[in-house]
Amino acid sequence: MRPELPPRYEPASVEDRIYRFWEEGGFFRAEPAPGRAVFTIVIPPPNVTGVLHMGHALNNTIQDIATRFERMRGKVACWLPGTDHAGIATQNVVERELKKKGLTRQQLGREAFVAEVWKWKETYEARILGQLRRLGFSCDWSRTRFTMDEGLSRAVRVAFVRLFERGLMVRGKYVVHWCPRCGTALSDEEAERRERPGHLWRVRYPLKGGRGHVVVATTRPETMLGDTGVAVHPDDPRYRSLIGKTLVLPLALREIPVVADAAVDRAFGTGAVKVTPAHDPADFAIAQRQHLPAIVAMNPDATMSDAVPERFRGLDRFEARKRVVEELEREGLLEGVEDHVSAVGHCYRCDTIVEPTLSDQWFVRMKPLAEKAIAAQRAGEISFHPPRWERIYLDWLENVRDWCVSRQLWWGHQLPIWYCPNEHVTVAETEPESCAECGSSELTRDEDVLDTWFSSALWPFATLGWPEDTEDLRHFYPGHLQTTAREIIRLWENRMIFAGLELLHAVPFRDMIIHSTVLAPDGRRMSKSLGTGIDPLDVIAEHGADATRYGLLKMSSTQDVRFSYGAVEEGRKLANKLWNVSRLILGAAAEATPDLRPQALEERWILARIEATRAEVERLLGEFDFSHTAQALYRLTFDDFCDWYAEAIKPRLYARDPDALATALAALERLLALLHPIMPHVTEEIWSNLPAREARLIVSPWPEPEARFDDARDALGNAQLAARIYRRSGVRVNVLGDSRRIFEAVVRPQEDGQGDVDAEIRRVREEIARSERMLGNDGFVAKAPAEVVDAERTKLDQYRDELKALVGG
RNA sequence: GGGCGAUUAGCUCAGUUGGCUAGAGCACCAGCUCGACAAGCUGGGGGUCACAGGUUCAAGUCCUGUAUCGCCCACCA
Repeated sequence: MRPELPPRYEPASVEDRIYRFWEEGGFFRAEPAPGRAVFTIVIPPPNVTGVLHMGHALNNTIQDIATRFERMRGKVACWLPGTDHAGIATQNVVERELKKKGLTRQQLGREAFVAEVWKWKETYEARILGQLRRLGFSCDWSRTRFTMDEGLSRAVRVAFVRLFERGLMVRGKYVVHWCPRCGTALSDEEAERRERPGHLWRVRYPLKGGRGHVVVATTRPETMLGDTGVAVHPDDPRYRSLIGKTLVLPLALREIPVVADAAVDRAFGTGAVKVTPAHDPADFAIAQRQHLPAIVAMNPDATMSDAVPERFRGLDRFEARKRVVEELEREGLLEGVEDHVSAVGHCYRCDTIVEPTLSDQWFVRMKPLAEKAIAAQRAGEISFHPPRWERIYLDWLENVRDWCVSRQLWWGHQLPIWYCPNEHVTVAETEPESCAECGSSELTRDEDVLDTWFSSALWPFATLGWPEDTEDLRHFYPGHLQTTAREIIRLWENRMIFAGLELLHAVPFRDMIIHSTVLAPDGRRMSKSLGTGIDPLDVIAEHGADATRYGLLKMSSTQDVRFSYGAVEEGRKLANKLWNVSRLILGAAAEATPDLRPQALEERWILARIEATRAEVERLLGEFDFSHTAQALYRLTFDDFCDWYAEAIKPRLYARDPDALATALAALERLLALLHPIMPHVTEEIWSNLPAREARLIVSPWPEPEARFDDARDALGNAQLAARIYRRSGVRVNVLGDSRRIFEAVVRPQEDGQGDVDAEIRRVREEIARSERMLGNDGFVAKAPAEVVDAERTKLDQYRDELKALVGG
């Protein structure tokens, strides 16, 4: 044994050193080469708002395994890293920081504030990239990008101009989700609906002239101050006579008409809808059709605007709600109130209830883009894993509405739009000299920035140099794999796809893995505010990066999973086990050279097992089944390699049998290669201790199937049979003793433990009987699929052979 | 209102187109200190596969319904 190898695998003393070796050796760099296939993943760029969480760790572990696997299979594997400026999210965290110092962004002014955010970005980007290294990820760091670096920013402007020129980027006045705390518009996807208990008030709107009234139902009474009509269904007999009549809006005392619109649901509420065009998208649509004006009843901060009666002005919307209800009650206009649960939009970044508000914003016209994406998907261009998410994605495309992309924020890509005093719009990639329409040189740039997801949409190609026609773009686009959590499908994945189709006429990747969300051990969401979060760095510090990666894979599946320390500990045990069996082999075989010279049964058997597992791992990784990959490798390492093979060859190792030494080293090499994508550090560290090997498992080839294992089937069958006999044997065999005896015993059972062979014979006979019963069943033979019947016949033959071996041997 | 997923051992989860006596890790029990590893080895106990029907020679697996939990979508104000 090599005294210099410690008896325990200590990740802390190994992982950083190994990582530096990889990075300094340039092994992650992806250089296109003639004749070599390419494999590309662009990292989902983490937000620079903070540090990575468990979801990132799982997501990126999957990407690293895919990257390392493809690299070992000989491809030029490019995993492009980077970070996202995360406009609204980062602006919010920096604002929160300022608030601790008693400052607001308004006090700083735009330029100084943005400078503060850049400082924040530098700090957190460095931390994030450090975390990615700590997990052992093999990113091509020479290609690291940021969504607001120069190249990406130019790509954003070019994309904006192209969409504008194609008529896909338009300015319009619509009701958008407005976050009064962030002070900006949001897209539909950024407003998260949550069911909240509330009330449904029924309010009388008197007819002009004093007789009669219409009762409307509302969940937001304060918005009535912005009502400009009441709508009923044209075929509703209750209200037919009122259509065209005039009502007096209570409190505001404004005259408003009763209009007919087919969008009204006769069955809900009273069948009469108050129309607030400026604060409800459905009402806005009705107002457009019925030519009703819009009155903006609220200010951007959700206080009541000057358009409402003076006594309500400046009141917060919820205070105003109380006051409106009180006054209605006092005037006897409140006909009733009931509890009502409704889905209320919340800002996805600050959780404030959003206020639908009429606003002037820029929109991407989605219909034409969605149509292309739908066509591409119908042609099967992207495979979803698991496939059920494809339906979710297509549903979104089929019901898509225009995408509001302008944000009233400071941190982000400023719109490439300039206005002249005549209100002409000039859209240009670089600052224009003069107005495109009237030639005026007095231009003002639009202050708004773009939705952060706009630059994200361009990430798969802008990171490779688009809009230039670069070498990288030609080699690495389209990419191959995208992995993500399900909530990102609508925010990001969809947008990468339609942007890629529109701007490069190609989808950005072929396979999309939707992986599980990692929950806290108690099943709640991992979140900082709940105190349920687990920091991947803490887990790494305790168990090592390899164990953490293994644990995440093991617990990953297609549904949500609870974080399990058990899975990580399993990974740590696996790393330690591998380390120690390597100590055993390396200690005995220090001078030998790896070389396959299998002679003994256990040697042919372990090589067959490694070969079978290689094929299994290839298949499982091809299906993106990482949990079973981890399980297969655990079995191979623990049960087969350590508990059986290593024990069996111990006597020959101690005796310095050159064939055993050489074969053990060669078998170990193959085992390490299979484990490397999942546990890169420990395998690399062991590899570097192998004789006559440079420390670079990372670029060593994935094991090839070996023709010389043709006889492995027999060896495998025998050994499995032997193992079964052994396990059922009542005879105590000391495994840590002369383990070769075990193999000899199980292979020649008649020499040792004769009674147990009888038990085995009984068992095989039972199996034969069962199989014969099945095959003797006419229904089974007649109705079961032919291959099932054939398989059963094959099994029966195998059992009969086993029996013959047992009885005849 | 619509849709999706889940329910298997004390815990976390596997279980392929229906086909042997439903598995793993952890935990638990018993034994083992032998020159890789006690973070080890060997063996063991533990399950009405949420419930009720149905299809089938055969159901954890397929169908229908029920219950519970979770998630997503939705302009019923």
